[in-house]
Amino acid sequence: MSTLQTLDRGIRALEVVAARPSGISVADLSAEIGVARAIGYRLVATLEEHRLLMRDTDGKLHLGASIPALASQYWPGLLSLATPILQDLADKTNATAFMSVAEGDEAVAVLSLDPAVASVLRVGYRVGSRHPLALAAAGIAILAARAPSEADTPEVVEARRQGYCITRGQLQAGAVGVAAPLRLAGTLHGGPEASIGLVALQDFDSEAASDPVVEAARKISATQ
Amino acid sequence: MSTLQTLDRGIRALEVVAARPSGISVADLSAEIGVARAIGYRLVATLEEHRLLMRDTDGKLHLGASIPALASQYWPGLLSLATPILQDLADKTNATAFMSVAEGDEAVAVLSLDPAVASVLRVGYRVGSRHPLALAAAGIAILAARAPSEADTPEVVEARRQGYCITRGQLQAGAVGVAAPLRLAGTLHGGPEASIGLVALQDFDSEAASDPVVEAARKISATQ
DNA sequence: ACAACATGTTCACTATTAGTAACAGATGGA
DNA sequence: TCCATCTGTTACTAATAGTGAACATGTTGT
Repeated sequence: MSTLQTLDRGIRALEVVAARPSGISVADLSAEIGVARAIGYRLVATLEEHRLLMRDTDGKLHLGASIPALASQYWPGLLSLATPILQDLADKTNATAFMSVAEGDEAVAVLSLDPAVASVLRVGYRVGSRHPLALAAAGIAILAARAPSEADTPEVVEARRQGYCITRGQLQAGAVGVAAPLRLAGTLHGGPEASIGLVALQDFDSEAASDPVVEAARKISATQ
Repeated sequence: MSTLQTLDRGIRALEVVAARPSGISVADLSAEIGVARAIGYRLVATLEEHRLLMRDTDGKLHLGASIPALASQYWPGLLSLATPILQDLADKTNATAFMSVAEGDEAVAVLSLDPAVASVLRVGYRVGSRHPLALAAAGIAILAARAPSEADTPEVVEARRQGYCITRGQLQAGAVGVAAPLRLAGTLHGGPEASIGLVALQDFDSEAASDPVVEAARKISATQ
């Protein structure tokens, strides 16, 4: 299964630009992905044509407006449907609300919303971050939605019984997570395995939060 | 200014997959972008490696989890900062709230949020849709934030005076739009020209909505 | 079981792209 | 002002990628 050098470099260019909040010049970008400057210009010209990249007034590169446009088509309707519900969940519990999906044996965060009224300290959950399915609440909730298996850990069995999962300090010391699985496959055509939940500092009353999380998961699953 | 065929085709592959909510096979994708099937497989393999594409249980292609991850880095913090404020604006006015940015002489929608409590009829504003800056509220608000110019239309002058802009039926008969400019350039390092606003059906009291829109724009601009 | 079809890989030849170096024009500091 | 540095572009050969067909290997329906 071979891959294409030019396309690979173009994508890496996108990733490098994305990782540079203050923008990057074509020369620096070219150095970063290890190609001659002349090639960097050709990559950038192609990406600009599709509006995946744009330039600021200093000529530095930033992600273009086609990026959010593509993202709005990610499992169509899923993110925009979940946003108001997760925002409400975040506001009511004063914790960060997230949605994760399974990709291979990892859970990936695809949406993360902070409460409108920010508190002083906050655990962020970066969209795009990945961890093994079995490791933390987001992944365990997804495993709990699968058919029972010999390989299930006690945590997965417990999560399946309760309909939600609470973990403490598994991704980050001092943080707690609460998650419940979504049931999307029926309507989202071969759709993704997903979960939603909350992350917060350890003094958070995660038991009390499980009801709103399960309720939000039900709402999202039902609307699909 | 030359562009690269391979990268161009890879991006078009992404766009085609994005436009197919129910997924697409590699063969159909290859036909759609006009390449031999063998090349389609190489394009797809490269995109899958970067998790820009994934396959469902039927083998059909969908956008992968790296797409929302990239989008979360679009003018870092801008979308996630604006989301709770725009969601609140949408809920309180019972209209669709949006954010648009200028790209060249066009305004592009980069965020669109419906009220949590959906009404029967709704005007959607599709993320990624473009229109000339001078045409509708989102673009006129952006023009109003620029230095005054000879070329300004009366609408732009009026919007500059008021601090917001109301248009009726310019994008779509029967729809109204209210928008106010954001002031981001100072802090978002050469940042984008942007506006936020509301779109609704024509019976919407857009005059009454202008205050909350201006207030939301102030909040977003201040937090940057 | 069989035909009809779709997926995924491979092949040999042609078209694109990569790599290198060089060039003109802008910008900026001493 | 002059030199140093950055941007954007171009020319040329070695390396990749594209084409179109062929080939196994499943699936599906009859």
